Amino acid sequence: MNYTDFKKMVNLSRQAICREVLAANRETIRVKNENTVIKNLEKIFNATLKISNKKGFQAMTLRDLSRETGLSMGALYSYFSSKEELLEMLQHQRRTITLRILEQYIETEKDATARLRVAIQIHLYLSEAMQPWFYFSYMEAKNLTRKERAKAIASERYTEKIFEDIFRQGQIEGVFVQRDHRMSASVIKAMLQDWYLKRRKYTERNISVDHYAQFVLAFVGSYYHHK
Amino acid sequence: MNYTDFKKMVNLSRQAICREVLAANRETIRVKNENTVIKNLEKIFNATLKISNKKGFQAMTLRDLSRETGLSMGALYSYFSSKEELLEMLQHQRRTITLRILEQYIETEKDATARLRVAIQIHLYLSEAMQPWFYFSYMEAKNLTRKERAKAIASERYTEKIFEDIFRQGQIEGVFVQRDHRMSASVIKAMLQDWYLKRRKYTERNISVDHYAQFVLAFVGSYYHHK
DNA sequence: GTCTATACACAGATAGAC
DNA sequence: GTCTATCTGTGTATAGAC
Repeated sequence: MNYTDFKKMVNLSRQAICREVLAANRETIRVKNENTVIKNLEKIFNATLKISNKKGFQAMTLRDLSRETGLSMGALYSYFSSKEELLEMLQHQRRTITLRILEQYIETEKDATARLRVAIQIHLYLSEAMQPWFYFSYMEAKNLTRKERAKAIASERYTEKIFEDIFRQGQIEGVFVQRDHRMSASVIKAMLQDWYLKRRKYTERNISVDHYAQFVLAFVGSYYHHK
Repeated sequence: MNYTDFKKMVNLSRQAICREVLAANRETIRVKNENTVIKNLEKIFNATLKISNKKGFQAMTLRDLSRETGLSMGALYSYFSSKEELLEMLQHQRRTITLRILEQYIETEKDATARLRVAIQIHLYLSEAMQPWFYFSYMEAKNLTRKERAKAIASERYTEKIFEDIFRQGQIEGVFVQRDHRMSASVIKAMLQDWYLKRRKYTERNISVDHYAQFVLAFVGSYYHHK
């Protein structure tokens, strides 16, 4: 599987994402017509990610958002009850999708070597397909409330543990050597995050997501097969 | 050399840093008495880093800063002429110190293997000694003006190139195998940055900076000596 | 050098017309 | 559903007393 295949298999269109958000927030969204909601949520999310990823969520004013979406301030408040709620919607949605897709794909492979490959690939593919969401999640995590931030950290820890478990499994299988698996998982996460945090750099250098995935896999592989 | 040695050799005390900042900004700082300036700059920087690293520079108000430093708003403006200038002072100082120390130490070693070790160590030691500065630099880079942001990117690129050059040199020496050195440099940077971006995580896990340095070196080493 | 008091712009949020 | 108009709090920055 490569990135093109992934995109065909998984529907991560803006519309599909908005539909999920609508389902999760039916109470707080005051507008009834579903098509209207989807259409405007799409505008709101695109604009929020665009502006926030340029100058920060805090620095984005609702007047900025109003201008970019073409909706009035009044209209915006039909879709969320506070600026903070808008932040939480984006954060929550990003986490939910990541978790679902990651688990779904890793489940399809059974042995450690294949799982490691898939885990690295899918994580990168996801963050490629939803780059603005991932960047936003990372950079704006500190603006979350105590409770929401705890969820974000738990989610981070969870995906890290996926890698840790794969290494442990591989050692039992005898295909990976003994290492500090938790440390390995930690630095791998750092490499995976770099992909969406420094997106512009990799674009400039013409590095595709598949190339990056292959590189990371080879890098980690050499550490885990070495001697 | 370990981190303890490094700290003894390099004076990165808050006072020493403030003295450098003063020298670089003598025109814009209206207060004449040098001791007063040092004392208050120290308060201002500590407070700015503390508050900004918790909730973001944009979200930190000058009233927050006034409360935390114990200085009035009026007094604060004797040390910088705008909030933006305060941001630039911090960014500029962090870059200047990094560059100087990094070059100084790498220069002491001549062969690639030793240089790689030193480059990784010193980068980590620096970011350990000045963690709030590094975290701040990374997270608030987007708030910089066009021109200042360009400098930040150039500085990033420069330190990345240091690693690239070491790998290339090592390949010529015959101690490192052929790899995509630029990609390697890129992911190493990601690992080094993780140290100060996720500082809390590593503290909780009782990972020392020396242990982290050793891990990264072994990780990269296995890739570059493999086969 | 540092303070208090204040100017003035603009932020988030809501009410009520259409 | 969406708009315009407006409320109220708070932001950066400065003036002038001490």
